Amino acid sequence: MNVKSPEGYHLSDQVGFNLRRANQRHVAIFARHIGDLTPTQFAALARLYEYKALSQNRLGRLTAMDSATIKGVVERLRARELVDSRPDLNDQRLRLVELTKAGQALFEAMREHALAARAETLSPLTAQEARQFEILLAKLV
Amino acid sequence: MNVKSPEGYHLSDQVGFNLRRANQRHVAIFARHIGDLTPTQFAALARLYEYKALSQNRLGRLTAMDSATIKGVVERLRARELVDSRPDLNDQRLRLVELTKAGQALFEAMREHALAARAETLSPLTAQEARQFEILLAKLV
DNA sequence: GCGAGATTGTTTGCATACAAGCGGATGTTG
DNA sequence: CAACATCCGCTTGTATGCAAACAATCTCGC
Repeated sequence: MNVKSPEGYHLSDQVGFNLRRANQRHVAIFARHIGDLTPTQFAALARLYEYKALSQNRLGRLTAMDSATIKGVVERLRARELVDSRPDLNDQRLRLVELTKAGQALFEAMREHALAARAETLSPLTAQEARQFEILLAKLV
Repeated sequence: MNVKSPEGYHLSDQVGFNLRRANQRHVAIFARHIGDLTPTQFAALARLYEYKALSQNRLGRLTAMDSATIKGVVERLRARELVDSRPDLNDQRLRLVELTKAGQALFEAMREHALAARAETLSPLTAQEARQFEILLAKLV
């Protein structure tokens, strides 16, 4: 209970441990609702749906993935032909990533399932608690 | 803002996305405070400190890691001689994992740094907000 | 126009994470 | 006690996630 008690280091009271577990739980819920897309893959599709075309690095920043991670995500989405990429004519360092028609359609079809997953994740909380939690969580990112 | 608006799927409003980012931030803070132990490795040491000896699977359950993950964690701790493992004489399926003296000493030395990391993670919140956040988070695990 | 510094995309190496499946040990139950 | 289910530790395969280093490219000050 009291994290400052002499003998007491209680792992279950540690924010980090509970953040990790809450995230694990959410990923599992998400997987049940949206079988064939991981949360990170879905996040990339969401950003591309919103911004049309993005360089790979910028997409990574908008989805909180570093360049090594986003590369793998784009690679897998590309292998499934959900996104496409082409060189930027104005800046030869960049590769612009875009949704394909199939990618757009899949995102639109999955959007409501993602919202259902979000609802289930928050289901242990009352509506007011959930609002409060989201406000506090937003301050921690 | 409104996640139900017709065009609006706003990634930044999604609990899952923010849980993931909050967790990323915590891991980074933890790494600055405790350079040479990851949060999961530290969690394993904390549980072994609390329970003395545990089978590998039970340690995994207590630290929220599946058997494949906990195996790797124990392996790395073992390579650094922070833990030791031996067969259970009463149940030949089990391997009991225990802290070495070095492991105990390291955990004791790092405990306060872990608490400092926790404090920094919560530092964007007031004391009351932090309490509230921990209560709500505990309901989501 | 040119050179210092920054940015992009890439690779490698390491550390979680989970699913699925394996052989061996143990428990349970008819 | 024998069939059956369960549990343990392990392996493989896939997917994040970060650090560090790299070549190619761009920008900006001078």
